[in-house]
Amino acid sequence: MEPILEDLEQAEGLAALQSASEEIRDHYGVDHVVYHWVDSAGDQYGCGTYSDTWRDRYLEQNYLRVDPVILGCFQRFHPVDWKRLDWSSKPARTFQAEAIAHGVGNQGFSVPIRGPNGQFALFTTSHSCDDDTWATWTEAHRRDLILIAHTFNEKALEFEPDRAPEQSQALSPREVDAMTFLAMGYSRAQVADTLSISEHTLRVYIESARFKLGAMNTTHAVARAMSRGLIVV
Amino acid sequence: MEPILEDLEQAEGLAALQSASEEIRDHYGVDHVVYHWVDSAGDQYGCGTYSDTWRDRYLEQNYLRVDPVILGCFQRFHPVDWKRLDWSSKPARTFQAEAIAHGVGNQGFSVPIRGPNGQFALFTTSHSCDDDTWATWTEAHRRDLILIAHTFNEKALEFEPDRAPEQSQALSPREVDAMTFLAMGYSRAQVADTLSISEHTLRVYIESARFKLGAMNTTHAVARAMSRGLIVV
DNA sequence: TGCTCCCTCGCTATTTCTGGGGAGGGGAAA
DNA sequence: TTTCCCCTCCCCAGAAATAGCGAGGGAGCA
Repeated sequence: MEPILEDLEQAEGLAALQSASEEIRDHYGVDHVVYHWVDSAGDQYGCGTYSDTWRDRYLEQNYLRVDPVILGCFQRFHPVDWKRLDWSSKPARTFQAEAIAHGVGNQGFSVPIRGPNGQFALFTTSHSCDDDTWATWTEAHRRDLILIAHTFNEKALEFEPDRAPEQSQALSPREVDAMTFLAMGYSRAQVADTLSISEHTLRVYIESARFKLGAMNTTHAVARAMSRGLIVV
Repeated sequence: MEPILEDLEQAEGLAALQSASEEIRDHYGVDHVVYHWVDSAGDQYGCGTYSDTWRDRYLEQNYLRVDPVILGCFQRFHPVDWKRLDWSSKPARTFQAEAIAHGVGNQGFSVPIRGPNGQFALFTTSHSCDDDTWATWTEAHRRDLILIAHTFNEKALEFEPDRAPEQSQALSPREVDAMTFLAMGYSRAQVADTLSISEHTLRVYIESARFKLGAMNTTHAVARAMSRGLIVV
């Protein structure tokens, strides 16, 4: 495990991630290893050992919205065996049949990963074998897979600096208070009351925060403060 | 490392997490080990080895809004050494001085952790020593700490299902559009124009999104949609 | 001593948002 | 086939936010 993870940690560029996934597949002797970044907007980026035809088919059919692996992992924190997901719906079943026909294993294990700004990605290993063999294998390598997933995402974020929230002037404590309570749904009057200041004073904070954040209105200011990590809600 | 992580994996109940953090502290010989869950409402839950007085002071002063560790980790994916955070603002400085006076080490290393529906938590180790010693230690145990952080969060989610942010009904595509443009600072008229629908129709979307998200007003709805990862801005 | 930034408070007018109704067509699932 | 949700459009009145002026005290810095 150690040298595999170190190779990954030293990868430079997206191409290196691709070859790292092949290396990991060979090291563990599984059929497939895939890192899949899912943007909430629906955009996707991935690297791994699935066939091109399957990947194209997946994108073309927008299976993102159907894939029980995506849907299941999105609501979980812990890594999950594919057997524990809900494959009962009809679209899920046709998806599953097609996936297996394209060489995706009948067994799978996926680690959900989340980054700042709602980033979401999956690290998946899949294989063809019986349930017991797979259970033993995943149990043995569970920790490795979590660390590999983490490293993959770290690298992916590193190579895509667009995601980094732009720096902006820091907010004063009172401005942070104001933005925070507004994000919690309080009206101006309620916020002013909570902070024990006049509504006029509060307005000055909101306006100065809006100015600092380059925001057009209160909602925009709160959204920017959140996505830049200036407030925690 | 192995037995420590296994103890943690077998912990049952919150009290066990508390004693696990003490065990981890002793095992690694650091001053403090803390797991800190930052709830979306601003409520917090944590367990760890900080003194009660410091914890109470932290809550009472609402240092959550000022703590550079929280704010810094919130924008990052990778674990972070406290030295690399921004301690320059005045509130941050006074916070830092007070933290050290309360026995929090001058060195620290925090792992951000994110779960479904915008859940966010931190796993922190802190210590008093010089920079080189700390750099060597964190480098040596970085992977362990990531796995411990992951396991802590898994356990916390398991034991406190109530705290897990309720997964809200999914938003319809139009509702997502509306929330997204509002988060970008557009007024209702602008959003309606952009989506080529009447402002009245737009309002229906905003209201249904607000209802689904349990939000009191537009700003609240946008904030919730963001923190639950339903929209990305 | 100026300078800047933070915190606090005031008024008025205008624009925008919110809450209360209602209506019809389309698609997917049960 | 019925039911449910999604998309689209409409009116009106009251509540809330925004824009434009203003003021002064305090802390920290060159």
